[in-house]
Amino acid sequence: MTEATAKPSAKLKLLDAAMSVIRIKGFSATSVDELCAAAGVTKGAFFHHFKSKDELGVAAADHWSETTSAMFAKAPYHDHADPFERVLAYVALRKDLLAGSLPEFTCVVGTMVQETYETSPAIRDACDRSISAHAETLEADIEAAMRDRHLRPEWTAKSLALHTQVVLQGAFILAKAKGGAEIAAESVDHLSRYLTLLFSPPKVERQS
Amino acid sequence: MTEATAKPSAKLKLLDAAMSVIRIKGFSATSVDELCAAAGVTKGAFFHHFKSKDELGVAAADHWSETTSAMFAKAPYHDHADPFERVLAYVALRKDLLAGSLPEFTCVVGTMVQETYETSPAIRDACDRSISAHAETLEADIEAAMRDRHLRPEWTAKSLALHTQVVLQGAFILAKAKGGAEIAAESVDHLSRYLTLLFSPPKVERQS
DNA sequence: TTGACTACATACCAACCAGTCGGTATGTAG
DNA sequence: CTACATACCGACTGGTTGGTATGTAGTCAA
Repeated sequence: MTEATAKPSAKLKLLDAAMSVIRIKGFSATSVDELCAAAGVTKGAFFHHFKSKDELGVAAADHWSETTSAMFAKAPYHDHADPFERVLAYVALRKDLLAGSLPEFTCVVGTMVQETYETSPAIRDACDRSISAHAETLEADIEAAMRDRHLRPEWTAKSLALHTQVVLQGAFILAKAKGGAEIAAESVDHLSRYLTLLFSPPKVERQS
Repeated sequence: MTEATAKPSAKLKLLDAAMSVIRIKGFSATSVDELCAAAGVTKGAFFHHFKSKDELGVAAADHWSETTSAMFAKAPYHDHADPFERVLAYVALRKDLLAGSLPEFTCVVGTMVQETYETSPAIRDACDRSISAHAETLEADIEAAMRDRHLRPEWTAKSLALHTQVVLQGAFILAKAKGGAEIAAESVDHLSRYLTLLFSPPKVERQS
């Protein structure tokens, strides 16, 4: 099912175009014609590969999952021996990614799910899958870090992993509102500080 | 400029309708006709009060600012004598508000700015004003809490106030993706925990 | 009474929308 | 060479879109 990168098929060109156009204009405001123009293909090609605009939305979310998970899988933050260092380095990477323009660093599925969560269950599910699957890759490191530091907190690794995604998604919204990523970066700093406080208690009594 | 609440004018009915319809379908997917139908008025009334759909978007963001600021202004969390307690109680209130349905507790301006930040500067600015003005009401309490606890941290009251809004906006997105507010609530718990860690250091050396 | 004004309603339009359809070009298996 | 599949094209359609032009009922002041 994976496409050969040599010959860019119409389907791939449409999905790549969707990544950028949806992040600029949102899903609803992006017309099929516009998508075809951006991809350099015709409407016939569009409806040959996708039964409907909604089906492209689902495919776009899946495509986003694949490209981003591949990118994060080969990122160097995994190289740290200490699992907590891996988590911190992941957050640092997310902060670094806030450079560049807004349509470049914001999230396709975060944008799409806002517009479609009530009107298109298929797209919403695809967006949920994308976010949750990415969070699960963090969950493993967080769990390892918890074991490593002998933490038995009231929160779970899963909720903390999802919290990192909450902060990032929220940071994107504030960045869009402000027209720049400065406070988004500061918010990621707050997240980093929170993690450090959780995993490096300055000196606290151990219960049990 | 403030409307009398006695007689629901077409303008007010349109703005109230916008609050709910936009949160359900998003701004782009909400048509003027639909808005008029929801408000029980005709298109003539719409374009009498708003020059364009974009202008309604701006008015909707302003309307959102007014209604929410009025609601938070009379909320009981201000009654705490301790400023940090006020901040914590605010966050607790935001968590309580996560009950109810998604279109009820999510944010109009957070939804709108995602779709319009690149295509409508006027709406984006109105959304920014709404979020930033609300954050500023928190900033005062945070600053007071910082003085109260003699904190001289590397972060600013402003960035922390905005961070609370980042977490809330992100929580809304995750809630939409998941179809429920459970992890949104857990994320607000993480925010609460972060604030507690920042303002109640278990025992740390004082510099200077 | 009149005239100006506000607050709507009705009727309408051109552009645009998602989706369809008949057709072509290029395989590929037998 | 036949039979059929896949990939793609672009004109077309019926309905929807944001927006306009015009009408009218009520209000207030002179």
